[in-house]
Amino acid sequence: MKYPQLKLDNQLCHRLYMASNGIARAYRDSLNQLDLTYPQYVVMMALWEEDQISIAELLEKTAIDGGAMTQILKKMSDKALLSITKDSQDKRKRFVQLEAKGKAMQDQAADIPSQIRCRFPSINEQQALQLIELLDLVNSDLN
Amino acid sequence: MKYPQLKLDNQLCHRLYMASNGIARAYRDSLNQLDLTYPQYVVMMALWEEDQISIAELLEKTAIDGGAMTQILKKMSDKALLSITKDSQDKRKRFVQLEAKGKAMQDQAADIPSQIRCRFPSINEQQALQLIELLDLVNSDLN
DNA sequence: AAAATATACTTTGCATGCAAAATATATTAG
DNA sequence: CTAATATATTTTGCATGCAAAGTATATTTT
Repeated sequence: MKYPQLKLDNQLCHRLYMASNGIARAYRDSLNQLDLTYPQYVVMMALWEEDQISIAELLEKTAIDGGAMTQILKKMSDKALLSITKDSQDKRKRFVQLEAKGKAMQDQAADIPSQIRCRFPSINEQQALQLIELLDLVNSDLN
Repeated sequence: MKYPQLKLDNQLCHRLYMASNGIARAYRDSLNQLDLTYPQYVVMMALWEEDQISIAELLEKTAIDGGAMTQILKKMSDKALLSITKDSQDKRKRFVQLEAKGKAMQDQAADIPSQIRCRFPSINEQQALQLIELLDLVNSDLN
């Protein structure tokens, strides 16, 4: 190997890639029970925090791709989790609001975080917080 | 918000999601110049480290999905970066080897890691190493 | 040795992530 | 006020990630 900086083992990005995919995979069983994909779950969390927000705000909070968001919201709307209405002021804008089924789902989801937490026994609370801090630094440099 | 554990701001997974997507996006400009996608770059790094390995070994090293790998290798083979040969012993196995163009590309890629590094001024070396350590712990719990 | 099972991959179908183009509507410039 | 430009969202085309089914070849069981 000519260049040590090209070793896979030295790549932060590859570890992030594995961790991100792996954690999303870890959520799968729990989310299947709610008939949600991971990005759909993120949308639900955003709306449980603040309902009745514009698509632009939802994109900002979730960091989901705009093109994907259109499809995701369509599917969630088909499942009666939420609905989308046009803003009467600015006709370009659309607002997203939870429907009864979507609001009710919050109680079902409340256990998910602790279920996932159990899958990572190698990390203690302090390390989890430290990881969050460091990832916030990484994310602050993005965009 | 009924359940604080469902706040987006408390989700490690969401930060990983943003960081992983964001870093892959940060590689895009550099990789476009080599006509490589991010997973293709990962395959190249794996092969620069160890050429002439089986697809199973490549899957193990890269953590790329098997179904996706078939397509990725096909495209890379079409670009003459590598070639795939059947094992004469075990006819189920296939070996992947770099072609001249793929080997030569290593020199072009040698600068990429430092280019990317510059995009993350908020992280110092110590923090980068700490992040790697913590992600290794996360990954050790996966699968 | 034939049948059952395991391995190494490939294929298929669905759900994003992403860039770029397209739409529709607002806002600003001249 | 009309043209140019900006904003909000959707559409399109391509490249995965993933689960599940399918193939081909080996290995193990009986």
